[in-house]
Amino acid sequence: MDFSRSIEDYLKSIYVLGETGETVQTSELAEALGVAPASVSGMVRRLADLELLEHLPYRGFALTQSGRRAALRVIRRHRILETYLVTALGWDWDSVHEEAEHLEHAASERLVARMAEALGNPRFDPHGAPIPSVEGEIEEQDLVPMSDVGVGARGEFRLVSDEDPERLRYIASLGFRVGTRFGVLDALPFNGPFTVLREDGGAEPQVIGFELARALQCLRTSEDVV
Amino acid sequence: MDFSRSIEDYLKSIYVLGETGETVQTSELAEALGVAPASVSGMVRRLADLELLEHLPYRGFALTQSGRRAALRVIRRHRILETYLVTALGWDWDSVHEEAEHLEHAASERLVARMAEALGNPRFDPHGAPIPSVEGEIEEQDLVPMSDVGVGARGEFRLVSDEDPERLRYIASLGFRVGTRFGVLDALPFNGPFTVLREDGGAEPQVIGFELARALQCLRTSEDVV
DNA sequence: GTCGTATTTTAGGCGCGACTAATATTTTTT
DNA sequence: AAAAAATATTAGTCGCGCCTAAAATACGAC
Repeated sequence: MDFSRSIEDYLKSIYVLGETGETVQTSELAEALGVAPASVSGMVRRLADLELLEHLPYRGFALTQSGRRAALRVIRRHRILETYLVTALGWDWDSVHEEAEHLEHAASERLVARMAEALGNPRFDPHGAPIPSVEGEIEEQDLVPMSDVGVGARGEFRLVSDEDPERLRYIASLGFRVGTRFGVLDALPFNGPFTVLREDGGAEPQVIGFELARALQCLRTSEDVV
Repeated sequence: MDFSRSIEDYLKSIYVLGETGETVQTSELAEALGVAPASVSGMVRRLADLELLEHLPYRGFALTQSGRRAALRVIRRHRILETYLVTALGWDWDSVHEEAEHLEHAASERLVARMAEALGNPRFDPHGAPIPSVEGEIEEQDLVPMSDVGVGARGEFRLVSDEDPERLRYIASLGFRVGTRFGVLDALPFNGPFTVLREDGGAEPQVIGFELARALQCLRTSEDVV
């Protein structure tokens, strides 16, 4: 029930990659983990032996129930640690990922439980990602990229990947945080930028590039023209 | 400047063992770390290559200046983490050692600095051990075991090893904590038990076995008969 | 369907950090 | 001072988790 740091990293990555799409490919996992594809093949074999995933050679692999549970435990630790760092220690949301990446392998379930309790058992981490329950349940959110909200519609920014500190700093500098509501005023063609208006008080319209808009996961709150 | 988990554990143990006595012996380090003596020989060679210690084959070894600095950084992390767990998260003093043992290798200097700041830069951990400064300075305390305080003298309990949770629980159950003052009323011969009287309010005299009294490091505050 | 390319797996190797067994050195006993 | 015992080191092995190079398989173009 207690796995090495490497195994935990593999499980976590496989889980995340597995969310979109049926099976995970050797090369995409290698890319995500920054290791050679051959290394992934080796580890996948070991994880299959541990019955943490099922592997169809040359076709991809997917976590078993037990692998998924293990992955969610790591993800729970990671997200609670991030939340704790931000909420209890005043860390900025852009720098907690790397620290949590290390701590998640060292922090006991007990410590994490204590931190969660101190935080009032939060359901989302600072980047809006849902925190799996101790029982391994994770809330699914029905989100769309800001780029898909549609001109004239309104939305609420709810989630962004925690992995790019620079991007997180930029988002914060725009005045966006998890929960920020906005309306989409305009979108230029050929993947051009969006013009949006935040609804949190006297803000000017803002321009957000296509790439960034695609990274901002949002709740589509209405069709109404703003 | 960044060492493996194993190396950090070795450095820490060598530092602690080196405090009493000139050089450290292979077998005592093996015992402390729970590994075979041959493993220690191997690692000592590597640490000597890294110039973290000096080794006189068959005669023992001692940390270099650079080894000592590295060891103190690990010890600082450990002790601040322990203090944080107790003070900020309400952990009991008997259970923090093991958790800190893991976290000390994962927590960044930055996190530890932030925790220390949140705690008001404490000078001692929950077991009374001095916390090395960022610069690698550590306070030396002039302590004696309770067994050496002497009948009729008074003392203040200041330090105990964090390693035995059971012992720590027992000490706490006796009403002793770091800073508790007491007088020694009696000592029975042939390493017999001590009778002591706590001075923190209406306490009855208490009996403390020789082994335990030897583990409780105290400040000798006066010669006065109580 | 065959060929070329992309992807995946296997083979073989390496450093770390542990182990056991064998050897070397020091210390203690007599 | 020699023998015995204790302690330390070296030699050789192993698993983990990575690597590169080579072989196997799958897929897309024609």
